[in-house]
Amino acid sequence: MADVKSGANPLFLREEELRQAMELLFFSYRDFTAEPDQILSRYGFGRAHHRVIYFVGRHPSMTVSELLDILRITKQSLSRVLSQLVREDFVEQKPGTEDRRQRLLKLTEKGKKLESELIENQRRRIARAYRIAGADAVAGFRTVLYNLMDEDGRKRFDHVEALQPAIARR
Amino acid sequence: MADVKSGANPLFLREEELRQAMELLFFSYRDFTAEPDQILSRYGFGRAHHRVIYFVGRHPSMTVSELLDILRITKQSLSRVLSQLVREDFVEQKPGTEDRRQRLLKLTEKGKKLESELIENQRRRIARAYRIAGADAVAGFRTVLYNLMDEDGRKRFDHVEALQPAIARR
DNA sequence: TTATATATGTCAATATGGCTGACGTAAAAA
DNA sequence: TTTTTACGTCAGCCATATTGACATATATAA
Repeated sequence: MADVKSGANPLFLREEELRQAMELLFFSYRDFTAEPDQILSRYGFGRAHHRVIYFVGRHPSMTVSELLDILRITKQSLSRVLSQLVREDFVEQKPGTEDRRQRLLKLTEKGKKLESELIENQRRRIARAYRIAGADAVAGFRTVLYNLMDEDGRKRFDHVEALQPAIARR
Repeated sequence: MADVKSGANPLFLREEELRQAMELLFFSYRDFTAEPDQILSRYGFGRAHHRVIYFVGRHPSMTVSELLDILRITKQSLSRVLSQLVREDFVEQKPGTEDRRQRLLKLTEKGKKLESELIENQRRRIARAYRIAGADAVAGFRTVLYNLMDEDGRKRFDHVEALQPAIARR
């Protein structure tokens, strides 16, 4: 437990490297979400609403259960947030054509507008970081985050060749 | 707003690049915190307790106001979590020697044990991702996260030469 | 056709972790 | 001596998560 300086063993990291990674993740994630949070509060929304708007915007006509899978919350938790977004006309639901039990989710125009407002902010932040860091750094950023995820989450990026292990290894 | 494909302008990102960055951050952060959350729940603690344990472990003898600065929450919010940790003997407080109004915070042996348990988990995850991604990728990961932070947060890493802009730019 | 499983919604109760505002105490600093 | 600072606490509010139970419509299997 105290033997953390064994640089020879690649499964162990020096204490400083480990702490640095943890803190970079913590502080950058905190700052990354701070501005959207502020915008959302003007609408009386929270981060939960942001996540719904983001993923529905990303995958129009997605079903409620697909959304639940991504967010990993209970349907009761989602329900409050989602029905609020529907009630206030940011998201619309319509029955699936194949399976009429499903409620396919889409952003309304109003919803798309809020989505853009939220995304523009983060776009600027990411663009800035990418520009300063450079293309090689960006590739490394992607590769490390990809491998930080669970097996399960990595599947989500299967279509992105540059993130695949074979390529990441060399 | 629709003109997101202007690859010439480095301040804009293609929609896919942007979405990818946002999702990598979202999913990797989610998975990164999932396991510690589970360990914590066995103790009746949440992520807030984790943050306190982490930063007190990192900076022994830190004061309450330093901790408040880092966490960016109110003292009332911290109080509930911190006093619980003190009551259950994970953190100890003792008056500052210079300024006796301060309560210097330290982990007890019990607190250090929980800290290790939580950290070992994340250490393995980071070590694994670093090993698969390789040294260059790790450098890029750090540089991008560093530049995603606010000016303010970047100061926290002032002592880390490899993260400084002059070097990051080339 | 009937029975079962699935997709979704909703009611109720509970917990965590944020917040604001107000007030108190001890100690440092002016 | 007065004011400021570091810290704590009480009370109440809000957002977001949880579990469990139950309801409805529809799809699918027996």
